[in-house]
Amino acid sequence: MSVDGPRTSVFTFQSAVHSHHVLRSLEELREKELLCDVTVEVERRSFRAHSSVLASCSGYFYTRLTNHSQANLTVRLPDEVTVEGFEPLLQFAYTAKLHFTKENILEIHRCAQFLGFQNLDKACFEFLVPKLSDGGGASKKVTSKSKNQASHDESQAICSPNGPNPETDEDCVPQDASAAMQAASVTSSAESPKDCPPISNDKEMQLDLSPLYTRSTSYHMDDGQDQFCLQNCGPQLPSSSLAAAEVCPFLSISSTSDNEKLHSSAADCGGDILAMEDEFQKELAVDMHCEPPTDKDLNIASITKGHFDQCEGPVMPSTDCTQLCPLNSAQSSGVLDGISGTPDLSNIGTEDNRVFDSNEQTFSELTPKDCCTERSMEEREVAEHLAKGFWPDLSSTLNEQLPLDSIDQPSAGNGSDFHWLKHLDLGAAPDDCPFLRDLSSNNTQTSGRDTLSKEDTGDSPCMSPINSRENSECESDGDCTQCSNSEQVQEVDLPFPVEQISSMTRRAFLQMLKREELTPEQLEFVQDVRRRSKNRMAAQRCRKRKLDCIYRLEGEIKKLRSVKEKLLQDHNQLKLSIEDVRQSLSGLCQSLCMDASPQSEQVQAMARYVSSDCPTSVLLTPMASPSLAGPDQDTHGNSSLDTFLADTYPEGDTVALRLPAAFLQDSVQSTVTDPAP
DNA sequence: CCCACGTGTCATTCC
DNA sequence: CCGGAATGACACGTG
Repeated sequence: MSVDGPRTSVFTFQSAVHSHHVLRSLEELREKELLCDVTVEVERRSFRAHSSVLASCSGYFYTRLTNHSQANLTVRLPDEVTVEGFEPLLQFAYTAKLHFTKENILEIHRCAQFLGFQNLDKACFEFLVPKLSDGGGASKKVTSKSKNQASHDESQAICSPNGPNPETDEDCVPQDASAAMQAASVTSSAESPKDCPPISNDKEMQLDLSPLYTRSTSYHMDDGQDQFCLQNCGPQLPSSSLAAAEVCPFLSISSTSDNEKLHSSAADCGGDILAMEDEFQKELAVDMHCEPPTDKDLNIASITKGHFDQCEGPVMPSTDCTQLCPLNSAQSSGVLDGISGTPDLSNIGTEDNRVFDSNEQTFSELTPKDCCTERSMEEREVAEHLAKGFWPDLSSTLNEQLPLDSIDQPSAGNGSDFHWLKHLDLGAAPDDCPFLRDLSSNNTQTSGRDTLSKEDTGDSPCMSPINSRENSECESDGDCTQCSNSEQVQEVDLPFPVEQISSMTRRAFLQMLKREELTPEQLEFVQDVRRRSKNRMAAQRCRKRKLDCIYRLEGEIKKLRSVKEKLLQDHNQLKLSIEDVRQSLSGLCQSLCMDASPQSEQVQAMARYVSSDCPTSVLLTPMASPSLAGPDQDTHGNSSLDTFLADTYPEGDTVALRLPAAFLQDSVQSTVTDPAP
């Protein structure tokens, strides 16, 4: 980009799937032993792998492999590393998924520490080892530290040669082997007794650190679906700036017994998110390249990617949920993209896909007993950790800002977590989006009166303040309906938030009317507001349906056009074939005419017919035209076609002519009527 | 000024 | 019969 030239806008497209794809491809290559340049020997077993992958994941391998330039290096691991511990780690290196059982978790932990495996310790072992081993001396020391502190340390982490630093940035050089050894030595003293009480059957659990490990901007599922959520509210989130649960609704729907706790965090950062929206939109709208990153860039990056504040440009949502959930801001879109990927959450939290196995499942349907009744406490905790582990700071914020009313209302909890969704355009078709469904009704029930001023988006809580004319016009148009509405609200002085009116169920609405003993003016106003609001949303749905219908019909038209195209092509093809046949037949007849006596009127007639446009034809062979081979011909002494054919093509020759049927009739007639020359 | 488009509202119909 | 949803028609603001 020229400095002197006119300022040009630089946009950044960041693939949400690229990193995951690369990792998956590497795994495939490893499975096929393609491009593998290193053999790792563990306990007499050999594992083929890519040195770059190993080096990038493990400080031990980094040191061992970067110091050698020879191809096809063989690395023999010391006895401290076992196959039991190494194999899952190797798998993790290529898949970001760690498969473990309570039996092998300690071994994996030990090997991971020895090898200086990054991205696992804090996110995984600190919690899992003590949980699964019931001893966990090693981790106790660390976990005794407050989560906030730990998080702070992580966020302050710098490249240090002194030890494994799982959360270090990519620019950092992995710790050296001595550090790995040091880590291993620490671990050895920390090994937990294996006689821990059984917590469950040998269920294998899976920790998926894809978003963390690959540092992609997007968590990518195996089925190709993108998820934004995990990095939006991933473990890297600084606790001070953002409460993860606010961005990630899944925390709020945790199917654990801590469900209520999680709600508390929802209130923490809504303001942050919403306040940043404008900036974010501006950022995405145009302009601003990313070099060097501004504070704002970093700020945004911290929202979207956690505190790894590498400037990679504004993160564009990579998936398209907008059809289902039309949004008004790119950020919302991104967030919602994350929501769209919910099915994968089930992978994270538990093997039991019941937690969230369908987009169709609404949050309100999720209750702790839905999914956790058959688990031991430890299992549940582990599952929770796997789900919450991506947001380690969350727990520290729990119970701190939980509004009492949100606890008191069991159903309200679901809604209270989603007031950030108010910035989405729900109007288009709330029913189309499983995540928005049912939100409107719950949402405003929990929003207190104090939220009225801030979140007054008109009488419909589902209306986007961006799209809502009622809101957007208020600033410029004093006569707008919203303003008069607001004035009316002030006039009638309702004892409850006006946005509740439309979101309530009818029963609740009537009960409220009963309870509040409104004046006739208030009553009229409230009913009017409710009616208009409902109708507004209905109109929006109706229009959305119309549009959908139009799109569908357009698609069908396209399809039919292509079918028509194909039929036309076939038609032309057939036409050409017919022409070919006609020409060949014509040539054949001409040759017949040459050979036959010029008196043969049948042949001439045949030639006439061949050259004419007669679509009908019959098969005629010298031996198979009994109608022509009657005694009449012989009686008249005429050279009938049959005789002609028989003469022209002696026995043995196979001649099959496709001649016009009319020709045959004509030929017979002429044979009968015409006098012999 | 005109026009297309988006949106809110009203009236009506349907379920 | 009532309420809610759906929808056509209209009005209005905006670019």
